[in-house]
Amino acid sequence: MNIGEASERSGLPSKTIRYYEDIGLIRPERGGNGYRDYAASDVHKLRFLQRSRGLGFSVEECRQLLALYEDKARASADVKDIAETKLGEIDRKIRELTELRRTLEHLVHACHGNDRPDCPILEQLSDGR
Amino acid sequence: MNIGEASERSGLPSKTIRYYEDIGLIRPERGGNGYRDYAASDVHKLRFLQRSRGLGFSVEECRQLLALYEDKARASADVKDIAETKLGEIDRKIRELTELRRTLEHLVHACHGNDRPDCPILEQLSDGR
DNA sequence: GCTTGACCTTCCAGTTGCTGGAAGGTCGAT
DNA sequence: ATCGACCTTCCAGCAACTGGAAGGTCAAGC
Repeated sequence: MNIGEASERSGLPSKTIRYYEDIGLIRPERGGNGYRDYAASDVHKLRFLQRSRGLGFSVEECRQLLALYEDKARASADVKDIAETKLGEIDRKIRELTELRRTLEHLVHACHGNDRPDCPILEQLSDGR
Repeated sequence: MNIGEASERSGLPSKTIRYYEDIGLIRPERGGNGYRDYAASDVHKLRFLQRSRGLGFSVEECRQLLALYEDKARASADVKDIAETKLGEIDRKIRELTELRRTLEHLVHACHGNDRPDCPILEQLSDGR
């Protein structure tokens, strides 16, 4: 499939997809006309990149995460370490998002219309655990 | 407190804190010597920025989220809409992270050592819902 | 078969969000 | 008074896109 369809299916702009190719994240085939030709597996990777980038992982971290998809990496032992480190990071992000959610919920419901400069709930929550 | 302590307490590099001031996210007082002087509330905001940026929100989105902390904004009605939109985004991010977590867990435990090019679990998960 | 419009290509410049380094001022302790 | 660890501004560079120009390809319609 062409880049336009890959873009639509992955949710990434064509520009970004070409950029990801420049930096070696994905390597689509090329048709006789020079057009990039994306396989279904390429779209999987692109969707994966779209998500993990949106979740605050750097491109280099995404490269590591993506490497876990590749069989060669999957069989390797120290890659398990990377995966477990990433699992830790993901858990932390989930916790932080959950807190952020609670904070926002309080803002919307509990503190709405309250003009006090220092809502103690917010102070506490913005402090983190 | 000086920028160094604010940096330590917020988890943001001093450079980044100065940058956030440049773009108008925080406005610390200045001491007679020209040094920035951060209040506890500034550190709260910085911690908040540190987290939300790390969770994939853009600086502009963080500016909106931060505005929800300010009383003027808190009393406003359409800000409730922004907050609810953000709540939706946060929920989506939590869902995506949870999926990413499952995917990675499968990679580490179920598929470890499996050399098959296309693990059906991965294919399915990378598709998203 | 030729044109039209929607694709695709590369390349280069600009933006966002930092990040590092230079050059110099301030502060507390020895 | 001077040393080291702070702080200041300014300017340059990097990461990760993003937009636009200039031009090639392709399927549809006349």
